Amino acid sequence: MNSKKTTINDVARLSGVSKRTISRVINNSAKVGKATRERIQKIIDELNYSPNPQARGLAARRSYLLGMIYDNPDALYINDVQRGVLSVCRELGYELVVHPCDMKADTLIDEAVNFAGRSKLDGVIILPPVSENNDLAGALGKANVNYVRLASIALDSAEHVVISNERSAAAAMADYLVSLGHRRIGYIAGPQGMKSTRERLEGFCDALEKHGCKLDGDLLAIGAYSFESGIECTRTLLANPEPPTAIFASNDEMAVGVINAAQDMGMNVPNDLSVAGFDDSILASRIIPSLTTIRRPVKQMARLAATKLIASIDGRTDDAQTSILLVPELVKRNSTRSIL
Amino acid sequence: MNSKKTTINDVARLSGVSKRTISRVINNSAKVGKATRERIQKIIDELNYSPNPQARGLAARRSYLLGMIYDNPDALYINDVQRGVLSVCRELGYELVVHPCDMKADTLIDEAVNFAGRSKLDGVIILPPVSENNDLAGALGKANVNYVRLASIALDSAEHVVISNERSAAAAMADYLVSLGHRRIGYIAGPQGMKSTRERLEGFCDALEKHGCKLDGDLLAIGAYSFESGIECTRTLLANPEPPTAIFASNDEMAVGVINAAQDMGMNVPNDLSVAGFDDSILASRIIPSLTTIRRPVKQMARLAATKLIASIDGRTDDAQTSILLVPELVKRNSTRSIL
DNA sequence: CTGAAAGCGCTAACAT
DNA sequence: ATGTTAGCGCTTTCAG
Repeated sequence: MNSKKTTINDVARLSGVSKRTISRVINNSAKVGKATRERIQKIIDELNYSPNPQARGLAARRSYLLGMIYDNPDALYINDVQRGVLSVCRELGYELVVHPCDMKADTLIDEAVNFAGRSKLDGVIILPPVSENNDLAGALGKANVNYVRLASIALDSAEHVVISNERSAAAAMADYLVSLGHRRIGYIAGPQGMKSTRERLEGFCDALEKHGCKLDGDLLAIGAYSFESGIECTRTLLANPEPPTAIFASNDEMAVGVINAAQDMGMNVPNDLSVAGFDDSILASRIIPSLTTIRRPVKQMARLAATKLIASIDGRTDDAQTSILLVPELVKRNSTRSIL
Repeated sequence: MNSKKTTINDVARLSGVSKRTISRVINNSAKVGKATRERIQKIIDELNYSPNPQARGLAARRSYLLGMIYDNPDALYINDVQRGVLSVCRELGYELVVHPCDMKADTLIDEAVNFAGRSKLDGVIILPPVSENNDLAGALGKANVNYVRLASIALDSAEHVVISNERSAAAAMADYLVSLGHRRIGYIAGPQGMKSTRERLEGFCDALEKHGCKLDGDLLAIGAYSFESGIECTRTLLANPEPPTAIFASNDEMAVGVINAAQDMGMNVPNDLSVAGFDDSILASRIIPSLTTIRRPVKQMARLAATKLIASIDGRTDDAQTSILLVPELVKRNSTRSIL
């Protein structure tokens, strides 16, 4: 890069103090006289000096590198999280290293731990659905790597998780559909075993029951969070002798599948069938009709995760343990209508 | 991390040679006896030793870190490029650091150069449309940072660019639409000044002319690669006294806008109007009707870019200069039909 | 083909 | 509040 990068020694020489003091200024150590600090800071600015992260890392056993582990089909979500995390990184002098992975690979855990170790990452942020893997979290913990998981429930201690309450979000959707007059509502769940599947489903059912209308067993279909599974489940649901007037698919991909399938069967959405999704992916606003859905506070979660992670790294335990429950928002669009 | 990580010294001690030799083995230096090398390699494997990247970087002025600079609304594209680049990184022992940015910010160049410098990146990959910024490339070059740009034309020397031929792709679309019997074809271009805008438009026009049907000036609209601009341009285009029978929007976002606008105006796609896009974004396969579009060889481009970049870093100039012209592919779906 | 010694740029005890 | 002295783990002259 620069033929002769300015080093801490240059700064030390020019300011007439030892490098130790410069180091203290760089690292915001408290034990520097205000005057000295300012004088040195000025010289640093003039020289446009910035410390070599590798040397710093080598000496302090720190890399100033955060990792992000994910296997998520939703590119927009990933992208949003990356940007959110980075907004914090930039303030605090970290960089973000990405690690997409294959959730189903049996090397998943080894590779993740190895990733963190080999790159000497200061910590990692894990996105759903990988974040639900407790074995991974355990392995990371054992390997002594800091981590924060993005999740829908408290599947770890406060310092290791950032939660958005999908249960109440699904409940809000139930409330909304009921308010539109729907009573027979089909539900397309995610794959069994996933926490988000359960949170969303239970939130929905509970809310429904509060309105006195239980979810009919015939109206519950198990999907796979994929477009195709949305189509398939819709066929099943609509084949019911007493078909639903609305279908809540527990993610947008499936909801878009519902719309496709319904139109294929000659139905009009929302006139013949109301459809709702979950995610507010890019699809939701582009599909015709635009999709009523739920928007998770992705950027906030990402920022919070990064903030917590760095707090852990710095050993600021109480900051790392703040537990804020973020609440998703209901986005009303054109795929749902009142049948009252 | 590990309370006591094994170091090169451990390996040296156990194998009874000096660290210099271990270092040679690690770095595949030629000057090591075959027997010694194998013996040492075995010990390395047994110890599960991997060199500390920071120490290595500090000593060798290398970080084994690649950066990715982009400001692209298409999350899927970014994600694909990330995965492609990473597939190469993993083979060659690099990690990827991401740097989304604001193309319009006047700090763009400073921040990018700073990003590379501060993190001591070995090189960066720049995605369109940021990649079209020659000032950025110039600044990077001057700062002595290796870079490779993803582009639609040869806007830099071979070692600095990976090209997909969008001109011929647009031509292929023209051929296809003409083959379906369309003669009055509307074209929605990208923003003026962008290379891809020009490549796609010229490719399209040239091909059209080969078929003896020039693009009517009234049927050319200037969009902004956004959904909204697609809608707006469609309104203009369809207000024409002799409206087009097909519209080729030069990206999917706009094409989806076209479909929305057309349906709003009571038209059926593809019965009353054929629509085509460019990108094969996730939208293309989900929208109703599914969108005929063009798929760039994104992963290949990404892999090629990473390969070139690392070749440059390693000083393998000829490898860095291979120039392969990648060709996008036409994806036929349901938004276009024959009017013959 | 291999080894000894001198750093790379920074932080961390331990003084003072 | 500031300076001194060792390293962190690796690569690289330069000898042999």
